[in-house]
Amino acid sequence: MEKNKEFSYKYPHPAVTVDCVIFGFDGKSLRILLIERGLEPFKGSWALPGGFVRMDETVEEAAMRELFEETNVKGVYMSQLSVFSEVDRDPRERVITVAFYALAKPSDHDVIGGDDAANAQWFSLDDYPTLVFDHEKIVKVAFSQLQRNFRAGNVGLEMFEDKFSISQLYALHSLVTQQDIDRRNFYKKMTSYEYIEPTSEKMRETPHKPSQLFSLDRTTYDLKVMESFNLYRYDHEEKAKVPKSKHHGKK
Amino acid sequence: MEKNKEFSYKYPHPAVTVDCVIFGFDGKSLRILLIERGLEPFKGSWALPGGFVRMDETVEEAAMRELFEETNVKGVYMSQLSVFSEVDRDPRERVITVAFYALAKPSDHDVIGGDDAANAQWFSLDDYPTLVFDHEKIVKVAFSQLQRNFRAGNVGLEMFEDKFSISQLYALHSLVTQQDIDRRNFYKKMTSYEYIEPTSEKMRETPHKPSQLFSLDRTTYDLKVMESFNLYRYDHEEKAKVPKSKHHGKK
DNA sequence: ATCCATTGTGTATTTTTTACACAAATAATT
DNA sequence: AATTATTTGTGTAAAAAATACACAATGGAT
Repeated sequence: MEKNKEFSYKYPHPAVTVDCVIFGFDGKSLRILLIERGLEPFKGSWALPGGFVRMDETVEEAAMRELFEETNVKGVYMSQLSVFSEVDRDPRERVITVAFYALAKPSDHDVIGGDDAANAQWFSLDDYPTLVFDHEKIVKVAFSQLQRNFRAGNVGLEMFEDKFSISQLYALHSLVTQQDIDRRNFYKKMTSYEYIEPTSEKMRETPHKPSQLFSLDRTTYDLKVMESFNLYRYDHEEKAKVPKSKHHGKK
Repeated sequence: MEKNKEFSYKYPHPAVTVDCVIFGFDGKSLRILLIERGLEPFKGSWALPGGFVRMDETVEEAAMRELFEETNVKGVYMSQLSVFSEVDRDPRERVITVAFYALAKPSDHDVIGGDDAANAQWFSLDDYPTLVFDHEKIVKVAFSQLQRNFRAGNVGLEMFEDKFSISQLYALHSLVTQQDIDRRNFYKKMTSYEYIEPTSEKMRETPHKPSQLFSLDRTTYDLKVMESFNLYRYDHEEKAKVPKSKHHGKK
């Protein structure tokens, strides 16, 4: 590993990586997407999907590329979480990582371990393997950021590609915020938002009263909500779309 | 500049810098702390204080070190803002920067340009010089983050080292949020917080009714407010203090 | 037909936010 | 010494939002 070193700099440079904390919600519980490392160091151990940033891509592009390469997951709404830069967080060399996080629906994705990942898999957030590096800490910070967002009013709507019931939203909200708010008041609040529109469909084959299905009006939602939570959409192919920032008078 | 290159890596590494957006509030208007570059590239142009991250420090440590070296400002509460990583944002080489922001009281600091900075100075946020690299963009993102925090209820109390009046808070709040809320309701809301305590002092030599001065109970404030806005204190000497993150059940 | 589980509506109470009248305090002015 | 100008601080009422909870409605299961 210590052979032909090719890239030289006058001053020392850290390596820069990205790591992705992808939370999954399947209707019942919260999950987290992990990969089994296929390379040293820590080959065989579980870790967050991620990897080195290339010289010709932004960290956002790196995050979605690595996520796709290692897990086959694409098209989720990712946000920058934080930079983790403890000096000795990686045994190989100085590595600074930019962490991202997102909320996704496991059933929307066909998870396949690939590239540097020997395997990729959803784990319950209450019981997942020990993670390498400082990834446990990153997960904790990510969850507390997610919780903060939810408590401030976000309800993770961007994760629903298709129709959803208010009960599903309620279950997700309860799991994330760990608050016990009234189901009926939550229902009324959600249905009062103009960007949550009822469809003509109902949930089927339930052993009780079927729930009304709703869909998200992206136009209204993107405008009113996403910007306030700093959510960005990273689609696989296209370039990252960034909501226009409100300007402040200058010059 | 292209002479003895000493640090070699098998794969290319980007350089990593930090940049600090320090907003100042002097009671009347919002300011921003800038430095005049003393070195190429863009020698003589204005820029955000910042510089390269060393191999033996975290990005937080780098941010406070560079801020101190270049402007003599220390002991402000900084938050990570975002990573800016456009491939061509620096003409020299690939440079990824981690931006921080803070709110400070200009009169608390003796601003002195030093180190790589030929000069350091507060500018009005409505009229500051053209900045190099993508620093204008960073400032815009920082201000919109500050605004978001203020609209969500933060009032920037951490910037007041000593006593303050509610009118000062109101002026700051109005400037940042650009919302026109009722002064008297704001007053009552502020005084209702247990961490804003009246002192026995009043403001002196005012040409009208002198205002009651208040002080901040850091213990209560840190507990209840700072964590929810992800604010971290970086004192000059001591190591960064990070509020304990709320845990989520695991394993 | 009755039961069970959950969805959806209605309504009353409490809390928070917003609006605005006005008294109090001080320096400057007359 | 009284008056004015200006800003601070208190009171109070109306509007809006959040909370609490009763109960009818709708399906499958028994």
